[in-house]
Amino acid sequence: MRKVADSTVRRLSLYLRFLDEFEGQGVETVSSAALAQRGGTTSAQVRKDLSFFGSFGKRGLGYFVPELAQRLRQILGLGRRYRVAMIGAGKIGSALVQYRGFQQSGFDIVSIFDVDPAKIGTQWNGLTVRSIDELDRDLRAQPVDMAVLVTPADAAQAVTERLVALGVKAILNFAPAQLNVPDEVVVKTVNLALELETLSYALTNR
Amino acid sequence: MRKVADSTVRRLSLYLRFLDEFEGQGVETVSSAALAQRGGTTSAQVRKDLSFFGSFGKRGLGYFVPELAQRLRQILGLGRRYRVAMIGAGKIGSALVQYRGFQQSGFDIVSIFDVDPAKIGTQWNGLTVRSIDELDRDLRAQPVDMAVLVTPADAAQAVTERLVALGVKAILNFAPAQLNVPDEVVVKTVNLALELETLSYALTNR
DNA sequence: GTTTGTGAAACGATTCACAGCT
DNA sequence: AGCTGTGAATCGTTTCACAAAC
Repeated sequence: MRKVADSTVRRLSLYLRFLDEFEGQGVETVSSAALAQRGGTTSAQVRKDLSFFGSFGKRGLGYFVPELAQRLRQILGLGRRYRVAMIGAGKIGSALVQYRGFQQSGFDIVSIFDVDPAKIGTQWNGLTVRSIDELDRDLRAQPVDMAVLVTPADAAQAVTERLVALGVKAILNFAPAQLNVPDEVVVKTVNLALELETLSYALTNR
Repeated sequence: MRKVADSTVRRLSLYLRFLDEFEGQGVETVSSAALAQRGGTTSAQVRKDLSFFGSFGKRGLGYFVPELAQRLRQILGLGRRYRVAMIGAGKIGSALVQYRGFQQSGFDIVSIFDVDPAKIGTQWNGLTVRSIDELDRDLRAQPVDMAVLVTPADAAQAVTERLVALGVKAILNFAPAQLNVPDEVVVKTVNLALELETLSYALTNR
């Protein structure tokens, strides 16, 4: 598959959300213009985004909502569920474990690890926090598809290397650190303080 | 000020972090190449990013670490602290209130609001959760610079309109909803499930 | 008549490459 | 000699505009 821009993939995720909404409202077909309006973009952008993957619409009519939703799920790899390990049982970790949006999109958090003896053994949303020492054993017995990293910055790289060695191929990183991984592993870093800083910049420069 | 790309602003935030690190290590000067390596970009990119705002380096030498850090803080509007209201005392809200990265970057969460009577009046990290009914009164008495929105999607737009009416000019939105705001208000939406979906896409298409 | 799908054009961001300063 | 600052070139993304399909 030819390289598709990250911005395109993100928009496809959005379109899928809107399609689910439309489907819930019983809407049967949708035009690129309608999707565009809902997503704050243009109809040409919507059509171009979809055109990377095929032609799913009917001229003069638009797209069949359930069909396009199905196609997008396929494209995004959301036709299955994913097993996710949470590394770090701090504040953010605790919130994410209970965040329903993950489950709704097909991501099941199946284990939590921490270094803190005070946390190990406690119950989090039905899961027992495991010692990070058990990471290798646990993940070998019950492999995961992805990891969510919510450790302090200085621990992030070391844990990442263990995860990579265990075959984890995708990491969502909340630690404010740059992770070095081999090419076959995909990392997405979310830096919450940085998001506020872009707001601060916008407030300042006007 | 001429329009600067969002990607540029985000990199500036990163550079500032690295400069703080370098400063902590007693490093006095840094080249664009060194900053680039730390940030996973190129030296030309670093110099171009900075050039939008002035010329801060010395040819043949590089940049003075404390001076450049100071300049970046100024550019990003981080020479002051910001008062932030948290709207929604759910899981994510609770995590963010305690997230130290916000404070470290100059963002102080000074109030929390929720609709749930069971939560109103409880203490969160030293703050009392207030009823959303008190939003107008509270924010008029103690204005804030920004709001972090962590409500359910269907409540987001209504709260946003109240915040805008109260003069809030920047909103960090975690609700999976598109917010409509006037031009003078800046919104940054973070959609956590969507980040996992980009990973799912990357895993699927290889 | 309406709306898609898509080359072509326009725009924007990144990289190159080098003159100019220290 | 080393490194910045920047115009020019390149690369990638978005927008335009229209022929083709229904």
